[in-house]
Amino acid sequence: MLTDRQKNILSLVVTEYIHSVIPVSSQMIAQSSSLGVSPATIRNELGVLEDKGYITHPHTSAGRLPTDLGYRYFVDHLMRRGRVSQDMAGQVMDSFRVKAQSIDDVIQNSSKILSSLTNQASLVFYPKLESQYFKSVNLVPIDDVRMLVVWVSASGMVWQGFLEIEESLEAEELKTICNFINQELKGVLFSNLEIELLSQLGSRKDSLYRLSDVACRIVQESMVVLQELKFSLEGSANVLSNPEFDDLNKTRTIIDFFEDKISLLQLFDRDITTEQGLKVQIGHETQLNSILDCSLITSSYKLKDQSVGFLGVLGPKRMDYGNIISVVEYMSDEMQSLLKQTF
Amino acid sequence: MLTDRQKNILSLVVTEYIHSVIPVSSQMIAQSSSLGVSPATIRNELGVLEDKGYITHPHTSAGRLPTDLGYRYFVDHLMRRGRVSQDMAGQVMDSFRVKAQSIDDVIQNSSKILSSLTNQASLVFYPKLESQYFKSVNLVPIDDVRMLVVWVSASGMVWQGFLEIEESLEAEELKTICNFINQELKGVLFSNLEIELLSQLGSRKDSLYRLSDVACRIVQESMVVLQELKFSLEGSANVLSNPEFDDLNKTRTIIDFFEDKISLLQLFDRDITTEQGLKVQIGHETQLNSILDCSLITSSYKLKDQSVGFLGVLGPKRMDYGNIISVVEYMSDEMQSLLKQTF
DNA sequence: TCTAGCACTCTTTAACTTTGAGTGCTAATA
DNA sequence: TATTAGCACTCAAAGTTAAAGAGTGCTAGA
Repeated sequence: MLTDRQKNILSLVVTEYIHSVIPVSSQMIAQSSSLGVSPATIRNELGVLEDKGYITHPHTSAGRLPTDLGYRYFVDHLMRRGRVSQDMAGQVMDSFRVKAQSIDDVIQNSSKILSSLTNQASLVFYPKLESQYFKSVNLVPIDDVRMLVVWVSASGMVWQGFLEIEESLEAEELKTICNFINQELKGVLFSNLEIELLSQLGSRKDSLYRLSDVACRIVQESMVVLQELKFSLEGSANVLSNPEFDDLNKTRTIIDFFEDKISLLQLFDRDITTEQGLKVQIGHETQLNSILDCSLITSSYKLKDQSVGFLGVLGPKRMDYGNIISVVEYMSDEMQSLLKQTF
Repeated sequence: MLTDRQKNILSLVVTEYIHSVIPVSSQMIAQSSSLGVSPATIRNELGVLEDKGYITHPHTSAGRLPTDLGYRYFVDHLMRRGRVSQDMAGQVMDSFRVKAQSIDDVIQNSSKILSSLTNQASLVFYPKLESQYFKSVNLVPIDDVRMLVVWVSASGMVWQGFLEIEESLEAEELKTICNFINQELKGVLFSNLEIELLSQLGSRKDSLYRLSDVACRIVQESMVVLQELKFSLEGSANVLSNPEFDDLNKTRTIIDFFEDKISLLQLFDRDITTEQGLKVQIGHETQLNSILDCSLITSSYKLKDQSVGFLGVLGPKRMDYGNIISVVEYMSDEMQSLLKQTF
């Protein structure tokens, strides 16, 4: 347990360090606090905080800075939430005013605005197909060997992919398949589409006999192609302008990280996708060594009361948690209502 | 005019500097050349080359390195073309073996392999719609307010975009419009599509009267959306691993450059798009201050004897021109034949 | 025309010194 | 018992100086 004074001092160490990037000295704290005690007393308290693992020293004659645990305590117990300013809200409004036709517009726009509001890198994931309900499909023949398959969900979102056409397949037959799927599978969860189709076909191996295989293949292959997680990354250069990346090696490590889609996906691949709402991961908590100096703030966004996607901000550990958390929550709300009114 | 010996020496300065990144001394040249003259003689020649602007000095007691003019002379007159190794050709084969369904697959694959073969950043532009011939269009209704418009070119490439549907429009009418465009405009250049449509409609304001406006709008708005230049950038981190970017400011400048789509487009926005075949731009020749230390090697690629797109490699001025030029040409050929056999 | 020789320039590297910010401990104080 | 003044001690950062060495440019002679 920490005393009130210790909490006060820890809070000051975190906020001062976030602000100045210089390890915070006992004198600094004595001056900028209203504790009314001398630097010597504060040094004693700092010693306690250090013993408990909340702060550390770069070297003997330097001030203190927070450890990951210190940041964590700050975020959980000490931090004050920021408020989204009129100005910020206005910027979001402006960027959303442009009429969005496709989900790409919404995602990319959100990602850009999120990175510009926070001055950090932003990641916005596309909605998951699995959690959507099937509304209709369209099989558009492109030429002799390819068709474009267009899936539409009940909430109005669209996924497309190219698929091969078997030689023997007539345009008429394609239409039959299309109609069949549209009639029989309406309202089914995309993640159940294949099973549902199989059971439907099992019960009636009549006129559709020849086509049932094709229908299955179309559903199956579509799901494989369309299920890969897509996201939009914006503002990765923002992260580099932070003083903790004044070192070339660190800069390169993080650039390589941003270029590597696989590690980016790892960020969101864990429990985060099952959780709802806001989550803060500090330093080592992301479990990725290449971004030990960074923190990640994420939130899920919903469509029709179902969590369908995620967005987040990646920046240095030394980030303004109070404000950025508010912005992430705000953006997730705004995206939700934009999706709601658009789709 | 340069004497043979001067050409020899210039060539050595360029290749040695490209190889070692250390300014080249007279002694170095005397040793690694078969000129059979002393360093002093070489110093005299170096003096001449410097007077003519081909090489320069960082400071009095340093060796020589090429100026932009020196690199230019080297590329134009001295360089020996590399040959694409068996191994490289094999890598390209392997990466193209995966069946490409859409143009995205081809472009992104090419971009990745180009950057990995050259160890530089690669840019591959999507084919230009304008230079393609119209084959068919499909209007796929998504919901009450949107449709997906799918354009197919004679060579089998596909462009798609979302468009609003006017309230009053019936699904039947949409089909009519679709059929009309498909029948009347087959074989027309996409860049002439609008004019051609207008002239067709002008001559027969009969049954289509109500729909002609809609048809025009569909063509018009589609072209606006689909004509924006798209490209794939890969391997930008490769450029940063070069020793000329050991400096944080330079690193940041180039990262900002890579994040800024507008300046990337500028690279290709000039005469390059009208020219055919290979082009090398060295240092200031790109006319972009943020990449003064870089060179750009580009080539167009064709489809049905028409130049439809571009690809290129961006790396430090100090790059292996002979080999990289070969790789760029090779890739442009391979892309052409892949496009040919796929579409 | 070439080259040996040498003075001169300038960067690079290392070693050393100085400065000052900040701590940790102790002993005195409230 | 909690606080604090005082002081020795530590360590990074910045500045200073010296030495080394790589190369050049020029001159005079072959």
